[in-house]
Amino acid sequence: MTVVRVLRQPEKVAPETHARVTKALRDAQYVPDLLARALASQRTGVVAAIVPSLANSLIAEVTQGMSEAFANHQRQLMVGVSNYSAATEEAIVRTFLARRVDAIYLTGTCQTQATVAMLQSSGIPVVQGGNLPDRPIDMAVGTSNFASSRDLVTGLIKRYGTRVAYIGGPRADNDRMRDRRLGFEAAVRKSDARPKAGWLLEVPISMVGGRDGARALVGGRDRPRAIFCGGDVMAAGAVFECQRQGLRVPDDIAMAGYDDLDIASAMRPALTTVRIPRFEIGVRAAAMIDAALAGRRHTNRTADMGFEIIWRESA
Amino acid sequence: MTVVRVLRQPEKVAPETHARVTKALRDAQYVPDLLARALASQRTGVVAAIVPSLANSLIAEVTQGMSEAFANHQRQLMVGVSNYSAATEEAIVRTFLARRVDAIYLTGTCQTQATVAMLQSSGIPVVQGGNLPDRPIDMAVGTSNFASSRDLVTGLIKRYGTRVAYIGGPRADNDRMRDRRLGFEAAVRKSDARPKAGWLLEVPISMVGGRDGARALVGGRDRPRAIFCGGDVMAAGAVFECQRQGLRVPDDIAMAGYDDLDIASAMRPALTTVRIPRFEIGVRAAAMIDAALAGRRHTNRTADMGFEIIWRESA
DNA sequence: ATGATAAATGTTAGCGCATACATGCCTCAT
DNA sequence: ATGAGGCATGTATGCGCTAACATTTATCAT
Repeated sequence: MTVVRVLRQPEKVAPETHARVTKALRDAQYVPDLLARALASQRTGVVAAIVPSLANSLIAEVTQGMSEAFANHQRQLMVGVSNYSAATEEAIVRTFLARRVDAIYLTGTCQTQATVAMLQSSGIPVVQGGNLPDRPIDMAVGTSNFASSRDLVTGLIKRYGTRVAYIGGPRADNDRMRDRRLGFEAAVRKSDARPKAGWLLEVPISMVGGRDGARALVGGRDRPRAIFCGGDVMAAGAVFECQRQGLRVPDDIAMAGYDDLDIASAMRPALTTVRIPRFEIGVRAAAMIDAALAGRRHTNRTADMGFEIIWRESA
Repeated sequence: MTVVRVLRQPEKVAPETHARVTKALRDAQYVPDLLARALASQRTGVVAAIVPSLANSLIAEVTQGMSEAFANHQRQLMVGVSNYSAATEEAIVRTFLARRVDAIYLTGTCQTQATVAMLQSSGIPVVQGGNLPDRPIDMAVGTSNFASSRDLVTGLIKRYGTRVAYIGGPRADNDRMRDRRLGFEAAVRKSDARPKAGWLLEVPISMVGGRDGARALVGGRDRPRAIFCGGDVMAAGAVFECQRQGLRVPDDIAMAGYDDLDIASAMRPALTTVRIPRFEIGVRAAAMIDAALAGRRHTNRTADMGFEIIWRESA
């Protein structure tokens, strides 16, 4: 018990004893067993983050923000990858709960009913990040993918007219992509036009996806004047493909992306895009979890972190 | 005890009892406590992977490979991020060992002495991935960053002469970057030239880093004929900067990268680069760990996964 | 010297599971 | 009827720690 006290409340132990214990611990190469500690204390010190992909640098940076914010608080981040599947996410949530994580961060707001039920009955803090849900499971932090996309596309239409097309990733189990497309459609309708059927494309979230999307759109005679892509990676692929076909961006065809990744400002032409405070979202999510675990539950359970539309060369 | 058996050796329990127990379990919403299970069985089912960064898509894909390979084996991957610091890595290894992970995957071969000592005395399987160490801590899987870089640069010199420059990331605590640069230098020396002092640049591993590196190299009168970048991200940034300055790639200046990321084949001009079987490295690492945990320790503790040089438009 | 109080140290039980071992029950040849 | 042998089920213990409580020792006013 004196050893325990040296480890956890060193001020309560006599200095001479403290020194003796510390030495013995070092001599024995003692490493505390965090499993046993967790079992006894009912606290693991582990927070789970479930992300759709590790290859997505937007999400990677959110995770990075959480990870750094937790480092100060002696918490460890455990990452699960759902591959953009709500069913996989459900399985991951189940094993994370079995591991008794202290809190869970989820990317997006597309959870299965079973997932929601498990999380609610678990009683641990839950943060949904990236988008703003109507009714959060517990807490949420993000930005409106709908409003930001709508505003950007409204700007595109003002500059280039209503001949705009959309290339985005799969919407199944992905509320961010769903809302970006909805934002696009809303902007088009607001300008009294109708989204053209063949001009709403769903491709894999990758440069190849963007390339193929652009190829389908600009190949024929009737090509759009501007394309909004639901991600910079796809936008970059689309720009490269247009260039390959001899089209000038933005003179022949304007292009815009979403996320403001490094490539957006680095490439030529630099991409018009939406910047969301991704690192800050991670930090804020961590802060919300810390507060909840400390017993301080804010009344404001949803944090809108805002967005910024950045006009560059491509539009 | 019957309940335990239903969970772990269902064939040993009478069918009728099995049904009754299963129903009770479901009614009670039983979730096994993996912590307690781990404490009692001395196996957590968790494998740790320590990576320098989540933003690096090469490493992300290695991790993805491991993650998928483990999913079949009921193992969970716990990711730690070291930020390219061996000291941080040491701290992470310490807490992972305290959490009694079953095995550890390390990116690269630059570990502190203390890290090596901890890992060796822990007795758990360790895999170093990405590069080929002279003497692995335990096991290793990867490809020779030195040989691949040397071969690529040798090809560059054959095509464009010895006026070649190098842009790479920080070498501190990063053996992959160190070896890529050493490979470059070896190729130059082999052609009886000397690496020019100002033509060996160290920049952040990012498009901005590549851009700044290119800016420094091509600004003056005396510019290299070809640049080898220790990563596609830097190479892309460098290409964009050259284009911005009105230089044609590869006619005015040739460029090559490393990693064969998506952007390498997508961008214009497509990048000449080195492809390493990243996903397969992850899968192989997982297989080695599985084998070790099953008691099968291969005599061949190091797996060279090879590489491929891909000549594209940029060189 | 004495008891009250505080500071330092010790004792006990239990977290939820796995492991080794023990017991009960049934079948069947004798 | 009997006991061997296999199948089904039960009991005891401990993994390494924490939390509540208990005890000993030092300090000090009276």
